[in-house]
Amino acid sequence: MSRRTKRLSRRVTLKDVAEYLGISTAAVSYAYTRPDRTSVELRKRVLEAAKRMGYSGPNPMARNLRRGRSSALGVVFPDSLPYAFSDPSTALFLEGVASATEAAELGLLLVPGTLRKIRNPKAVHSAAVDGFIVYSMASDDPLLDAIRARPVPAVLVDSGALEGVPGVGIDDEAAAHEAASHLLRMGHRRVGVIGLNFKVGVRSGIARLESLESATYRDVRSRLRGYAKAFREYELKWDESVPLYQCSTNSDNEGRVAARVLLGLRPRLTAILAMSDLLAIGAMAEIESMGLHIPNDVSVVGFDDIPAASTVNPQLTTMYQPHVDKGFWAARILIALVRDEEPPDPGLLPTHLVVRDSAGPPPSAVAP
Amino acid sequence: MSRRTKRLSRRVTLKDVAEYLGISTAAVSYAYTRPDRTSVELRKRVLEAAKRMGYSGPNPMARNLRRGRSSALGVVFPDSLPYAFSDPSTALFLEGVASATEAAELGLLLVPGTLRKIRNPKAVHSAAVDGFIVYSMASDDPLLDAIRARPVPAVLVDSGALEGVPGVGIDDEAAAHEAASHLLRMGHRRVGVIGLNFKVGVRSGIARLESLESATYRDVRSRLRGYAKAFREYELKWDESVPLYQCSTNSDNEGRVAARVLLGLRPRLTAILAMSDLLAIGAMAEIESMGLHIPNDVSVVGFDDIPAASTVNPQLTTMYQPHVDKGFWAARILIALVRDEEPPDPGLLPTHLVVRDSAGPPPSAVAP
DNA sequence: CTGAAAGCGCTTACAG
DNA sequence: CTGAAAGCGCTTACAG
Repeated sequence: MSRRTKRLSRRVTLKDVAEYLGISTAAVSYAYTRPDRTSVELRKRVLEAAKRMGYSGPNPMARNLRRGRSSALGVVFPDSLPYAFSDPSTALFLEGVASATEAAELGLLLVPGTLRKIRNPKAVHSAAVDGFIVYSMASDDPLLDAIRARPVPAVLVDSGALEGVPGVGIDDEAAAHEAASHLLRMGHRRVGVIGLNFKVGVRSGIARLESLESATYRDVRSRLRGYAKAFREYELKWDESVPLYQCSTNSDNEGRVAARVLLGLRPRLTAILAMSDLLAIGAMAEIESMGLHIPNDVSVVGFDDIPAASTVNPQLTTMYQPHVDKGFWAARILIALVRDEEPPDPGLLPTHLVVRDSAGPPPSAVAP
Repeated sequence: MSRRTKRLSRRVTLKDVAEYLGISTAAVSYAYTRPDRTSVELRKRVLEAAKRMGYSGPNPMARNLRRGRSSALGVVFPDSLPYAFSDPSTALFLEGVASATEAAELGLLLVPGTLRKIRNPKAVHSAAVDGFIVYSMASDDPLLDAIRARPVPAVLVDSGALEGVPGVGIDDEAAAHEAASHLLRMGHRRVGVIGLNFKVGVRSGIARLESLESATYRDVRSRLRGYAKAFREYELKWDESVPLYQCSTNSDNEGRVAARVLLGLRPRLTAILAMSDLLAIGAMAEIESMGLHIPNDVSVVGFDDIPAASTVNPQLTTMYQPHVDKGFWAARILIALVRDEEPPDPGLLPTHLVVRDSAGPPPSAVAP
């Protein structure tokens, strides 16, 4: 195992190369990072000696300390990392982040907020990054304190803004209002809502509306508000006539469970309003396995417009939100802050309803 | 902008805290990282003073240099990062990597191999990581040299193994052989192949079989071999009777284009063998838009078993491969190498054919 | 349980 | 274009 033994002996350093060539460490350093500060010939000599000596260039950790920056941005996820990757919206979001960091030649460090199923700021404390992008964090999450304590800038995504910490997101309330209105406009009056988690650590199940304002995930709170506003416009009292099922995780399986519970209620719902496409797609699967037809028996409207929304059958009617752009702008803003430049302000990012096949008018005949 | 001005003044360091309390820097350091080395009372004093002074804990960059390790692992992608995120298999792979790094309390740095559309080892050179996971790299990729030059261990994924660099993957040849045999067994004799890119920088289009052994992506080469072997068993001469379309990127759109070209050939193919599900799903969309029925007119078999494979209509028959496990084992092996422990050897990871609805017997009546 | 001190491997302002 | 030297902010073996 040559690789192992190699690691036992002392590593070759920049200083070794300088000594070998009988020049200063500055000259070697310049050969790597400031070609304009060195003669072509000397640079060639340095690079050749380095190669011969097995020196692969300046140690990144030493460079980081010396320069006072790591040339990497961190993305903090409230949950565990594996969970983050199982969400299609997150992949799109990271795609946007990556396109900005890559253009700026910055690294991208993924930072889990949850370690061994427990909220743990350790990864935040020890992340060698020049700034943090904070993905979908509840306003009362203790991680937020850990992030703000670090002397580097941060940008919030889907969580509004904080004092000194800009935010990127959509107008969740307006978008949710539009999604709900789409169903109500078609005549639905018995609509059930499948909601994302209101706050850290809450269990799945039927929830009461009173808890709306207590939702600490800003986007969830805003969407509930948007839904409620639409229902009010159609003179439906949410608390009395709109059942709400809260899901502890965003997965199709949770959507299935939620749909089963909601459609067990009588009189039977004619429509499901889901706060994410994953939940909506799960609900669709459950509805069909119950022998009901979409949209003839039950309409479904989602939120997100993930790629799967247009591949499921029937195709899902949903609210598009610009996941990629969200990531892109969050990164752009953070990059500006890191560089001490004026950050761009994209404002609230645009959304729109994508009408496909999963929602139609309610059945005229009332179900049993 | 208090955050900005804060960054203009000198940051509070561990030394400041020590001086303020009149104790050694060692004591402050221990208070953070070795609670057993400090009295409870002193530790409390340190943490309180730190809070009052706005010290948020040891600087990660300094710690990294001093400790000689960054406590982060890098995942190198041959292409640009945004592209990596658009591939569902990659998300699953990263999910596996993340579950291992998180358990080991290591960071996860994403390292692009392509910068501004050009292969660029810069990100590899400057990544402050303790080791590299190299995702799906061609054997002649110059990045490989850059990675091996770094004095840290590496693990290859889907690219076999190199001297001193272990690899993780599946038996691509056997898996591809099984996928092709499934079609041939059902009676298909006019099969077209939609292949992934053979080597860095090659264009999309009909390819010749002679180029098989020149494929520098090991998994692609092995799969081609597996297909070829199956065809040989049914006395089909690949070079003469099996058209092969090579795609430069792995996307549903490339699959569409490929299917259009392949199904334009006469006599018309009765089956498509795609080297990835993304390509297969694109092909399916194109086939249907041509007014052909799957599987009655044309059968399709994919490779990967991504989540979308079971949500498309008809559901896709495909080769399952354990993307999550691949990531997990790659990380586990690398973690062992970083710690100078004996790495685990998972062997070739298991695959299996998932028979769903996109492939059936060929139409008995011969198409025009 | 605590302290004094060396040094991790660079980069860079400064002087020439 | 090149060199001498300081110092980035820690951790840790060692001594007490």
